[in-house]
Amino acid sequence: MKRQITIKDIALKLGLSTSTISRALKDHPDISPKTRAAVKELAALLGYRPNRVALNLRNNSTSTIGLIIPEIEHYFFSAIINGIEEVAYKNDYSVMVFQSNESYKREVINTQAVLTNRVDGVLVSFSKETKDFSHFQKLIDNEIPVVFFDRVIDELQADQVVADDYQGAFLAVNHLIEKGCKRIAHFAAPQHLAIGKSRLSGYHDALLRHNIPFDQSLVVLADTFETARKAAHDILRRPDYPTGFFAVNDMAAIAIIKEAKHLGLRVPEDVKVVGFENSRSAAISEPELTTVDQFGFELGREACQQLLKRLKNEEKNTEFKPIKKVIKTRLVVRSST
Amino acid sequence: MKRQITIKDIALKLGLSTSTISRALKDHPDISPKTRAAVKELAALLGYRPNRVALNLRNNSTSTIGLIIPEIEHYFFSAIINGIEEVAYKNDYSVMVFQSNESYKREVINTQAVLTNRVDGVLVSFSKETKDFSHFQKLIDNEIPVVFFDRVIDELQADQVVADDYQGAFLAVNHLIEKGCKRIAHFAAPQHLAIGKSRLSGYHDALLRHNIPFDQSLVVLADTFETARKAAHDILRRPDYPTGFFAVNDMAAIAIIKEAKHLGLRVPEDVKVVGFENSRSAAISEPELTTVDQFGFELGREACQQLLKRLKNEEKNTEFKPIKKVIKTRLVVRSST
DNA sequence: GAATTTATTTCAATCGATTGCACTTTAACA
DNA sequence: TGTTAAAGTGCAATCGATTGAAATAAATTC
Repeated sequence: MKRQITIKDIALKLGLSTSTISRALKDHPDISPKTRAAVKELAALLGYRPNRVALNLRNNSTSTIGLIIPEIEHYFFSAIINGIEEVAYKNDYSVMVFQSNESYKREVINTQAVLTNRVDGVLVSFSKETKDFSHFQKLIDNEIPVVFFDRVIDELQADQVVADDYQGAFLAVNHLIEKGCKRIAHFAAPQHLAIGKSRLSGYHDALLRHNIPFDQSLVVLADTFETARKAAHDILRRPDYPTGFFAVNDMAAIAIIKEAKHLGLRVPEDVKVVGFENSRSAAISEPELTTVDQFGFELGREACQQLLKRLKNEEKNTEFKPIKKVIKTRLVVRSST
Repeated sequence: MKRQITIKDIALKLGLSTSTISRALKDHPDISPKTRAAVKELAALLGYRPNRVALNLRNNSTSTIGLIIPEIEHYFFSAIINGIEEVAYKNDYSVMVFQSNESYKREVINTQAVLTNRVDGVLVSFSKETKDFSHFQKLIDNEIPVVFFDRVIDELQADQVVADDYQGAFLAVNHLIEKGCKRIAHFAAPQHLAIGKSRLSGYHDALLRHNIPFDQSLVVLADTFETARKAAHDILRRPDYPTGFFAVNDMAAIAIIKEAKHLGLRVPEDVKVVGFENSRSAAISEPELTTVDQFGFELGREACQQLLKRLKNEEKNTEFKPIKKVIKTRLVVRSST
């Protein structure tokens, strides 16, 4: 890489000191108009751009945000990244992306990487495997602002931004009931994840609200296409198979539809299905999937905005009070119900 | 943010100089075993981690790669990012992501941002809007290694990593012909993009190979769901509508299927469709979409590897010879043909 | 015991930009 | 013609880590 032009180069050519150049470039009132003009002209001519790395060192800040995320290759997360990048861009921050691949071990390494890279703040959605959170606690102990999104945990003293999972689940199941379903199954996410718990709880409460008894045998752990397809196969071959399905995400929901059709059942006539996410696939599936929109883009934006707010208020040493932001969800009714 | 432990802190507590600490930590032979042990112990105790920013400044390198990409929220690109991050991670590089949102203006700003952030190298897939490439030329003039992927241009003296678009298109159209299609339409990407040109050319040559005349009226510019749906509507209502469709990407292909079904045509009996990408949606569509897998993950990996190779060979001042790497594609036959 | 190695450790400069303070002009005033 | 204020620049330290060269301490040799 070519040596970049520095303030020193300009100083040398103009026979001035580096201090003068520095001040001239930032319109310091001490510098005479003549000098200022000369400096600016030469700087432009040489294509000078301040070395951010040097500034980072001096200011002890990098204008960079670290993002730790399970997997980029997932519609919901890429929508979130999109929202994050949008806000970062508008505020002149850069985003460093670290992918955990749903691996706890790699996530721990990621937290070290953000520390090493001296990012100003970190946005985190942790992996499914993660049950110990001390690596995040270390970030917090280092007083690096951290905002958790989507996958969150209350034990950590940190801000959270989440979709209203409970509300979304409630809406979804309520909708199924209104459409006439009496027996409704839930394909759930692991219960150590807040999203798993909240969506189950929304499902549970919607049933009770309509005096439908909660049946544990209708709750299955299945949050991927493959596991859901298998589970759907089993459950749909029971004589008393459920006629309504609420899946924790769109891929699981689509797997249910596929399997139902495969078994000769009609959707939505025989079986109704609701997903969660409103991914691109939801609109493609046949029939098109009724689903809960969790506004990934907005969620990413909010998370980033919350982090930036913390970064700006860093000096103020008032007591830290974690903020939990909940993004309302919305039921998108399509032809699968 | 809390002040991080520095080498100075350790030096002070141990009554040694910073040079000694520095050398002790990196097992320099000059340092006595006693001192070395003491230093390492205290460093571990205090949780010392070297300040990467300071090192960056000194070494004039950041171990960071800049990634400029049209839109993250697109299966193909997120797969590529995944591959890039994978290779970067294994080589202790970090990835800074800049999204152009298919906007030329923003892309120009992005190139400035990677310069400012002093990344060691840049990976680029440019926006659809981009027709002037001087902002990339500026990167190259600054001798920052740049590797273009997917959307590339030959005018720039830079490495390229692309899918074998010509081969993929040829395979796809050949397949349609073998399945009995006589009239085959092509939904194309803008022709100023190499992918647009190559895929059209593969389509063209496959037709000629089977002595089917090329018919310009069967080539439509439509590379998004909406435009493709509209175009499909028009073309399928012609009395002599084509029975085979080769779309430049999966979303366009799926739009064709949707529209065909909407018009009462059966897929694949009346109309056969092939896409390009092998996105997640391809497996979800009904019928499942025959498509060309362009191995986004591998493409990202190769692009990153090529960039890292350049970064390692930077000293060697041999003449620069751009390398073009072509990733073979593969036809994935499903039930839409 | 003096001279000479050898083993340790420190000094000081460097990377690029910033900034409080000191210094030199020049202008203004009495 | 001093005296003083104002304007414009430069000096030097700083951020954290590294490293060639110099300096000190300890060990060895004659």
